[in-house]
Parts: sequence; structure tokens; C-alpha cells
Amino acid sequence: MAGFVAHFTNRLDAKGRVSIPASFRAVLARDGFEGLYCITSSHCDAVDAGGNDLLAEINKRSEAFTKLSPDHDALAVALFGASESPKIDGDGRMTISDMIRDHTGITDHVTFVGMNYKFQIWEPEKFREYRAEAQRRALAMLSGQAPAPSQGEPS
Amino acid sequence: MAGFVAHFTNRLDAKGRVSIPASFRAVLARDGFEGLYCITSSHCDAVDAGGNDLLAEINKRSEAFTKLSPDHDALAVALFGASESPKIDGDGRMTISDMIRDHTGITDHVTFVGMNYKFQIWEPEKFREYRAEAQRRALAMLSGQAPAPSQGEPS
DNA sequence: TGTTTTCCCATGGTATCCCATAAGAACCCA
DNA sequence: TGGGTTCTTATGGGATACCATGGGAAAACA
Repeated sequence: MAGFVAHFTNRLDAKGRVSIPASFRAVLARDGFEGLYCITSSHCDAVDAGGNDLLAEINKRSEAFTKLSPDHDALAVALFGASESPKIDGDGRMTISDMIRDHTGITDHVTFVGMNYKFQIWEPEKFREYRAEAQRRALAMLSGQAPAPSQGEPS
Repeated sequence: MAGFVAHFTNRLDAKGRVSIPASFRAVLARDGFEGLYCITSSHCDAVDAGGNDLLAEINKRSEAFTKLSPDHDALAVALFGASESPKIDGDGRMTISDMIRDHTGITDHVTFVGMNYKFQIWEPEKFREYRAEAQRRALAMLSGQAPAPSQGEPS
């Protein structure tokens, strides 16, 4: 099986919980689940989420600088201070923290977007806009060459 | 589970006590808790705190200088003179000493910031400012250089 | 003895655990 | 192929455990 693919929109309940798509949970479990890891994206209103793979990727970036140096401290604050590790309950749900709410604008629905080695957490409407924009850009990039590939509409 | 992640702001009570975030306590316990170690940061208005991992990192740093040399002695004085080891009570609280107060400007609220191998103690408002700055710097550091030799695109 | 520190318990709010249910998907077997 | 059955999944809600916080009492200190 590959990584995280497709996207799903689930409902937030009164307690601020939302079900993580079952297929995403399966990927996390397969990669040796030790905890979900979430970090605010620096360039869009989404939160990156993943398991060990994502954490390793982030660790690698911060290890490029010597510890205790000003540069490393700044990086660590930006990376680890702006992240969190939500628990997943027995039914496969996570709670959307205030940090995620503030950064994404999520209110009552959550869109999970698979991106292979990680997935993103979006407010549904913002994701729609972002995706439309991304497709425009992709089209522009491909314009010189082959016709844009068509693809179906998942959920 | 990884190291210290996320950030929390807790309230200082009338006796000068503040709860250390439960998830941070869990990390300390997991790494074999022998005492909390606090040292004023040399380049910002925060205090570094942590357990054995932080201490090991500092030791590694000072070992770069030959023992008994003037440089090593100076460093040792600077490091250990600016540090302390606060007790943690049965409810997971520490008391904010005058040294920490003076260096951070903390009055009635304390922000704990996870940085993986250590965490920092901040006055909330100052942390907000530092964080904004840190994010700018992190962006520059990660995009300007750091050619991730692994797979392509970071986030 | 007065003051500060340390230990212990109380409490309100929140998060977590556990079970129930409904809808849909997959499955099975005639 | 079709109809019924079982499983999975998302969602709701009650009960419980945990956590941050406040305050009193005992202990240490000056």
C-alpha cells in the first residue's frame, strides 16, 4: 500500500472531535504508530500531519544546525513550538486544538488531504479554493506541452 | 513518543508556583528523571529547561574546551552560575525563582515552549514577539540553504 | 515567633474511555 | 444475480480520569 491518498471531509462533534479517515489510520499503523504529529504549515492555512516519517523529516531539518546556537533555537521554536502531538482515541478520532482552529479557521467540518508521506488538515472551503488555485498553476506549468490530464472527483 | 513539543501558557499562583505541562513531565519521566535543570539563555529572554538530555548537550558543548584551561573554567562558571535545579512538587509544579523572574520578566503567566530535546520558559508576551521573529528566520534558513539531499520538496 | 517553603487535599473544567447507533460497504450463498 | 447478512466506519453521548489551580496545614527556616 502507498502513503496517504485521496481526501475526505468529516464532521466535528460537540466535543471538538473528528474521525481520522480509516485509510489514513491504516497507513499510520503500518508505519509503526507512536503518535500523530501535527505542525502548522508556514505557507498556507493548513496543518501538516503524519507519523514517524514526518517527524523524521522535521528532525533532519533541525539537525543541520548546532544545538544551543541562536539559529537552532529559532528553528526549534518554529518547528516544535508550533506543533503538537494529539492523542487518537479508541475510535480513531482526534481533537482539534485551539492552535489548529486558529491556524486553519476550522469550525464544524474538517477536510483531510492525503499527500503521500503526510496529510493535511484544512477547513473545507479554504481547501476548495486552494485546490482550484493549485490546479490553475498546474495547468499553466503544463501548458506548453501535453494536454492536462483529466481526473475524477473523489468525495 | 518524541521530545518536548507544542507550547502551553499556565498561570502563576500566589505562592509563585506554576504547573509544568503534563506532557512535558511525561517526557522528563520517560528519559529517566533525576531533576529539572534550568539555565538562562544567553541570547534571548528565556530560560532553557530540561532533564538529562539538556545536561548532556551542555556537557558536550563544554568538552570542546580542554579542562583546566581558562576558557573551560570561564565557560563552566558562566554555565553553572546561571543555572539552577528547581524542585518539582507532588502535583507537578515548580516555583519560579527570582533569577528566572529577572531574566524573563515573568509576572503572572508562564509560557512553556517545547523544543524537542529541551523546553523554554517565557513571559507570554515576549514569547509571542520572539515566535514571530523565529518563524521568519526559520523560513529563511530552510529555504535559503539546507538543500535536503533526500527526497524533493519540503512541505 | 514570624515567615517562607513543602506537603496534602479539594475542585472545576476538560479530555479520555467506553458503549450505542445508523448508514453504508463488503460479503456470502442460494 | 439478487437479497439478505455481517463488518466497517463515522458519529453521538454518558461516565470516568486527568490536569491545572487554589488553599490549608505541617514543616523548615531565620
